[in-house]
Amino acid sequence: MNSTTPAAAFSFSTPSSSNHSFFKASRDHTISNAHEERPLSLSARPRFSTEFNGEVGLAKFKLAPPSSVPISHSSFFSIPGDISPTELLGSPMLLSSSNITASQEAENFSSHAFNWRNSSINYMQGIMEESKSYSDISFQTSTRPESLQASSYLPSSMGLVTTSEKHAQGEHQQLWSYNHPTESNSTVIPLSAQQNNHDESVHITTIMAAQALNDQKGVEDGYNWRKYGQKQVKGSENPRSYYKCTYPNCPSKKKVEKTLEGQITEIIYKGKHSHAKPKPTRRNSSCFGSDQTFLNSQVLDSITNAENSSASYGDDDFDMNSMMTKSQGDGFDEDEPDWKKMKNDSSNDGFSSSRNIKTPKVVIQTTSDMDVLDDGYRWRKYGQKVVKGNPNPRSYYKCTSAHCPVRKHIERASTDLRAVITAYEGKHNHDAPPPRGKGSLISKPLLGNNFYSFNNFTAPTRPMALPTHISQVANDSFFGSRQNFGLDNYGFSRFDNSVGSFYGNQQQQ
DNA sequence: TTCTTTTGACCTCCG
DNA sequence: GCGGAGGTCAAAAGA
Repeated sequence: MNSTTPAAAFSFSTPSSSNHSFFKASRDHTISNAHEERPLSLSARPRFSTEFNGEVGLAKFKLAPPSSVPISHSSFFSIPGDISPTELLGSPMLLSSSNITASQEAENFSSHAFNWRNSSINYMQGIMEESKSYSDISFQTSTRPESLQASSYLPSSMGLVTTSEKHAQGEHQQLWSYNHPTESNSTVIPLSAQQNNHDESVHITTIMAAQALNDQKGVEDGYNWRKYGQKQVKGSENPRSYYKCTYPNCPSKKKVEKTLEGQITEIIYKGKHSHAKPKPTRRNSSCFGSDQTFLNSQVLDSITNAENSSASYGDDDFDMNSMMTKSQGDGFDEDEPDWKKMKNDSSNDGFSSSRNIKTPKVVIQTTSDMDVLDDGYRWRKYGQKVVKGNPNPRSYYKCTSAHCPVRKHIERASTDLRAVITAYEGKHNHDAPPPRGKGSLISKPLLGNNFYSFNNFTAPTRPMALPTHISQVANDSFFGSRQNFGLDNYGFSRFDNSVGSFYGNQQQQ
């Protein structure tokens, strides 16, 4: 892996620049999903979000004006909170997923590191190319790293994670190949030998941070989709929409689940596209006010087509029990046992015990703007440790509100100190406290602060979701060995030096 | 006029 | 065989 210049990575995702301009552009467009428009919630602060239309290409691209949609300050990319975000960031497996053993996960995570800096460069190159000619948009992604590089294009305003399944029949080892007709290269990814014997469909679950991606049709993934149904799924308050690819005879479908606020919580792709992704047109590009939109498309493409899916980080793949067992004696402070409380007594969060249990939510924030770390709540640091794969210590915080079970941990990406990874677990059982004085950032409109939450994501304001299944890999990264913990309670290390003041003002009471 | 979305009804699967 | 749940159809409405 090449050494990186911290400043290089994620330079594209500063909320103060790209996000803002993107959003600004978005306001010039209209939203057509009237049924999903809802009064703007002002519970905490102004929130803004960008939206991506599931329709292909840019022509159908639609953007949501901030006033008509539930807005949120961040976009998320869901991954299991127990997985080291750092490793995810540096792993091609970032966007993949399912049917893989823990050991395989570990192997993948450790061996498939990829260079964010290069990716970032590619990203910028893509931007420049796009600027020159929309008709010639081309991301230099190729061979296996293709999807990975694409993932590196994750725009600041979006995030997602996928768990995919390649159902193969009678094959123990398969190669999934996505040959993009418009590109010279293809993604050929070996799948885990562990396969389900269902069908040939590609089953990709994409959990997106709804905030940035709540849209009318799903996610801007470069393909054209036609909605053909919507159902209220039992056990979930979120309606599920059904989409078919509009390309003739294309079997690809997707299901998009959104919250009542219209935020996308899950996207499940089924079936592989039998055609090339439609090329964006000039007309499309005109609506493609932001590079990010196209990038989102690229990212999604890499996800929905690159089912290198090996690791599934869904609920079923994690064992909270093991996690909890391992977490014992990790060296957290006196509050540490609360993790166990959260597991053993879901009632203490004020929510029904029948609530679906989820894994911790991880939000990867790829921005240099520390402001975006603020989520409107107040936090108290209760632990810190260095996790494998990242020399930067991970700070652990808990919400200071009484009886609030929410925790989060923060760390800087090893490849770019400006990239901050934040993981949330649980849901606040209270409203965000009012802004405090001059130093508070709460009142700031947080425009697409680039959160990438990983799997089973629960946004800070979403229903409580506790992990039930945590993988072994997760254990190692999230609750590493005592030796690795390196906890220096309340002490700020390298990471803290850069953000300590921020947290000192914003999160510690 | 065309395309998309909505939505109630119907179909299929599974326990 | 029954019933529930998820998935799909298709007519109507909307953009």
